[in-house]
Amino acid sequence: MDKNFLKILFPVLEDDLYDEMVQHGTIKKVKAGDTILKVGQTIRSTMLILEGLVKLYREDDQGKEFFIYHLDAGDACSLSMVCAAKHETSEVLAKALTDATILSIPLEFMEQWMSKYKSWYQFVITSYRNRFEELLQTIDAIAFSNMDERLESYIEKQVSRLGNHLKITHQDIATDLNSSREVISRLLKKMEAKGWVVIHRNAIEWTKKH
Amino acid sequence: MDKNFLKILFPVLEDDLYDEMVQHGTIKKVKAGDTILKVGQTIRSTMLILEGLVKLYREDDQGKEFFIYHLDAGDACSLSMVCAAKHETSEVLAKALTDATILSIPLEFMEQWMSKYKSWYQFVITSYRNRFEELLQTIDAIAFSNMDERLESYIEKQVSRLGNHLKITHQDIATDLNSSREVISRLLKKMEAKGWVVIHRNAIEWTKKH
DNA sequence: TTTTCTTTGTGACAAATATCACTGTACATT
DNA sequence: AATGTACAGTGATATTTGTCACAAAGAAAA
Repeated sequence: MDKNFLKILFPVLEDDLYDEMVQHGTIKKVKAGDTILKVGQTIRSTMLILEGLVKLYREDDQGKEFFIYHLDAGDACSLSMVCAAKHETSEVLAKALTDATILSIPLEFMEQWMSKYKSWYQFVITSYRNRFEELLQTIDAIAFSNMDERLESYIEKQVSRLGNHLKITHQDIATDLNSSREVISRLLKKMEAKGWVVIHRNAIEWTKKH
Repeated sequence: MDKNFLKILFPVLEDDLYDEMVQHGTIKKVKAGDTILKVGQTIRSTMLILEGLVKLYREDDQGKEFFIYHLDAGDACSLSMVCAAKHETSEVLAKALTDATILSIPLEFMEQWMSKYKSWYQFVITSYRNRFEELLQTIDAIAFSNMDERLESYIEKQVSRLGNHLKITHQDIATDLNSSREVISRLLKKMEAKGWVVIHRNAIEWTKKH
């Protein structure tokens, strides 16, 4: 792993910290679709996303998966940080949406760096805040919005990361939003009528200007 | 403020840290019903709850308030910690449900103690994890459960903190759950028929055994 | 090319929840 | 005691979302 690569991805850290990251971190490569973290799995390291896009889900008792947020390159899995620090188990399910590279850092360094590097402390705190904010936005969506608005903001989230042309089926979307395919199909039809989207087979193209 | 009182409420901290808390913290007393933190308010200090019960809400653009979780005595407002560390504004609304005492700690100490006291680091991390977990449970409730189950778990949350006899109106509950009074009244009637609850005016009595 | 499978479209219907309109009832105030 | 007000009960109806059944359209496989 290259130190300069880390510097670009995580631009605010102290120089010595990059060296430690290179020295103590382990690279993990995962393929698109792979599960990175299962609910109930014990967490022994903190994960930083170096490449790719990861989706986090909450699972109910019947195994239904509810999408909560994305992690991009340069993001840390806050939950892995919180859990790691207490040797606890995961409360979420993480899946790689694209091929991804993950830097795994044993939990003892998490704690050590926290007092040693101010920049690490700042990074962790910022990371928490961002994730917390996203959770709150997820709550907003399901608490205050109807399915049409939720679908719209869902698509816009994907588009902002993957571009206008999304390779996704109606069923996929329905699963992420804990809805049903028919509902999503109908709502997409309405959006198509408004000119927001072009529906293809296995894909949609977002044409709405924000 | 008494050091021993802090020791009982926050049992795991280092001795010097209690002294610092006494020295640098400010006590704030608030009355039941008071707003402690508004959405958009800049956060300049970390808040620890010494006495009382605080409710956290998420607000939508029309000012509708959606209850997310409680803070009890001995809890820290994690959001105030995250926000404080970045001089940012609040994303939630906090209200005192009962008269409450709050220990307010200027943000510079938050950072300082983080590297100085391992116990503080642990406390903050645990605090985050607990709050994160509660947020996830809130998401579970609205994503996976119908109103009857949500109402039940809502009542049980209140009961666990305030006892079986809750002084609350149907409208209050409806507001917290972003539902309507009629729906709550009807569901409570059904629960009463099942012997889970006794409905009084301005109050309900939870009689369900768990 | 024919067959099969996956994805999408759509009408009909069911369920959950929200809204409206109105009634009754307990409590406080005068 | 009369009155006003907040709270609670309830039927009727609307809206949103979910479910079922089946058709149509593409893509893939035989």
